[in-house]
This record gives sequence, structure tokens and C-alpha cells, in this order.
Amino acid sequence: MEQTTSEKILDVAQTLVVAGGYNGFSYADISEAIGIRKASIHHHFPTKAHLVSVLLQRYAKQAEDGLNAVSTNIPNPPGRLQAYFDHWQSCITQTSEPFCVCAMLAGEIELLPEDIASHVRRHFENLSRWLASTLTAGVEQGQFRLSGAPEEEAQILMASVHGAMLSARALGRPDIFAAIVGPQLRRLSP
Amino acid sequence: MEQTTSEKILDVAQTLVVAGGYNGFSYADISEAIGIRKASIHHHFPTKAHLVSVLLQRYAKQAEDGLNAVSTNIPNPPGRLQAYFDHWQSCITQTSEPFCVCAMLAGEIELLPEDIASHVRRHFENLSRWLASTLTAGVEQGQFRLSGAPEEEAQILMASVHGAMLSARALGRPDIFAAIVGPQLRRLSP
DNA sequence: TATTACCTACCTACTAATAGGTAGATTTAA
DNA sequence: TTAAATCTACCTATTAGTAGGTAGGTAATA
Repeated sequence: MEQTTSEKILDVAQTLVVAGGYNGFSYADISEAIGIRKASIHHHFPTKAHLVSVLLQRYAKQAEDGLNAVSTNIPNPPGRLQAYFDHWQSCITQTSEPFCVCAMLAGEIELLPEDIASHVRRHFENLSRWLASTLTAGVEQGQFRLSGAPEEEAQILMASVHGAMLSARALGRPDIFAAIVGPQLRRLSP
Repeated sequence: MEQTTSEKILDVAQTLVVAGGYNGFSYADISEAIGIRKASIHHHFPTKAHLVSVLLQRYAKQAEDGLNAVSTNIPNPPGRLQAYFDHWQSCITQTSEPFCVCAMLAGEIELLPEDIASHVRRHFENLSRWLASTLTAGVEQGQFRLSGAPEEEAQILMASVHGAMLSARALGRPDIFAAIVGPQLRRLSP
């Protein structure tokens, strides 16, 4: 077996959350997508809240690993940011995962179980922290010149990325992601 | 009667959409909020899709009127942008309407009835057009200096606003909206 | 080496609650 | 007195979740 049923369920659930958020999918959708009964999904994940919680734990791990890999493999900070943006650019243009799960859930955070909500909050904190530290490193190496504090610039970048995802989706134009995020990166050059 | 039942229904529905999107509320929620039966809501709005469609027509009108008012009442383009941002700033800090209905629906646009989806798309187009024309006017009066085309800068601003709303919500920090949008406005000054 | 026990994964069949929606009677207001 | 607004009382489909059982594998034991 190359992929466990649990992993299949999580993959499908992630796709569904990305498409329509927490209230936009059901166990029946997952059931249909992978060809097992609803009850079997409950065997692996007793409740929907539990399923999404595990999903977010997995996502957090993947995100952390991804950002760590970028940080260690790419020496120059501007290249790191570019790699991060390129990642999303290709996710969006290939429509494989045209939105960040956590950004999606952030919109409906008020309605979510607290367990899930805190995962979402943490993702925003982690991502902005990574961006801030990358910006700081770039400033120290003279590769960035910031108008404000790194933390502030990080928040601006993160918001631009999420807003660009939303515009790309709303307008049905994947290209608009790069059109928005590209200039935001370029203006950091000294 | 100072407010018709239809208007009350629309107001409540808007609040609910802002909180959790299209799939995040039901007729039962509206019923409970204003104290009439579900069936009575169906009398005014036969289907949920119809209700939200009317809601978006009303929203489009309000938005258009609002932006027109800003354009005619405020002579200088930078002041117009500031007024637009201030509007959202106060919506968010007062938690009266901490998110744009259309931005909310844009996230789940793939699952929405086409009628509603096109309203959402149009809102993104209208808003970016208004921003672009405001930027163009400001450039002509020497009050803005843009790095790129006005249309591109408009897309960046719109994405920043939406992304800032999302961050404010995700982090539970209304102040972060201004921290993100403020600098984006300031860097347009010549 | 049987055999008993246990486990995982999945199933059918159900439940209670909620979803959106309808039919038709009754009230309210012009 | 007619039309609009609201009601009660439904309906059907779907939701998340449960109950109880089966098939097949693994492990302990006699």
C-alpha cells in the first residue's frame, strides 16, 4: 500500500477545505471522492472537528519543513522570499491547491471550534515570523532596504500574498497573483 | 415602521455572511435573530440563492454610492483613498462589519451559484477600477508617484486591504489592519 | 500446532438534528 | 375587502454521528 486510507482522507479533505472552507464540505463528499463509506471515515476520524484538527497539524508540519528547507537551501534572503512566492504561484496556476488552507479557514474563524481556530492563528503567527526573520537577515546582508520594521513589512507581505490569492480566485485569473506579489517583492531591493 | 422586514432580513443575512460565508448560515439563524418563522423569510426571499443575490445587489449599490460620494466630496485623490481605508478601519475596529461581504464570498466562489459568483467578480472589478482611476487622478495632480501602472497598483492596494482584513480577523487584532494598509498608502506619496 | 483472543478496517443500517423549501390557514393593514 | 405578511404544520434531503457486525490479519497461549 503506497498511501494509507487516513492519508487519502486528509488529502481529499484538504482539497475540499481549500475549495469551500469548513462548512463547505461533508463526510459524504469525502466518502464519494475516495470510495469508502461515511462510517469508515468516522473510524479514522471520529468527528469533523478532529479530522480538520489533524489536517492542520499535518499542514503545520509540512509548512514548517518547507520553510526550513528554503531557509537552509537558499543562502540569500531575497531568493528565499522568491522561492516562497514561486511555490504559491505554481500551486495557483496549476490549480492543484489554489489557496492556503489556513487563509481559507481564517475567514470563518469565528464559527470554528476553538481547537481549529488556534491552529489557524498559529499559522499566521509562524508565517509572519518566518517572513520577518528572512527580511531581517536580508537587511543585515544589505540585500533589502525596508521602509518600516521587519515585523511590519512581514505583515504587509503576508497580507499581500493572501489578498493576491483571493483576487486570483475571485477574478478567475491565476496570473494576477504574480502581478500583485511580484512588485511587492521588488520594492524591497535596495 | 422604520425598517421593513425585508431590510431586516438582509441586514441580518449580511452580518451572518460576513461572519461565516454562504455555507455558514441558514434560514433558521435569520429566523432566530429577528423573531419570525423560517417560512416568513421564504415569503420575502424564495430561496437562499435569491436572498444572497438581492443582498449583493444592495451591497453593490451601497458601495457604488459610497465611492461616488467620496470621489465628489473629497477633491484630492490621496484623501479619497484615506477615506476609503478609514471606512474599513472603523468597520473593523467597531466590529460592526469586520469583513467585506464580497471578499468573504470570493473565498468560496467555486461553490456558489453562478448568479452570486458573478456579483462577487463584478465587485472586485468595480473596486479595482475605482482605485485605479483614483490613482490616475492623483498622478495627474502630482500627488502620487507610482512604481507601476495604475491598474497594477490598484490590484496591489485591493489585495492589501483584503489581506489586512484577513490578518486582523485571524490574529484577533483589529489594529493590524491600519498597520498593513497605512504604509501601503504612504509609499504612494511623491 | 491449533486455538483463542484481539485488532484494524471496513461495512450496513440506523438516529437525531438541521437544511432548504412548500401548502394552506390566519392575521393585519390599506 | 382585498392583498400582503405571517403563521402552523408539514416535507424531503442532508448533516454529523452511532450501533453493531464482519472479514482478515496478528499475536499470545495451551
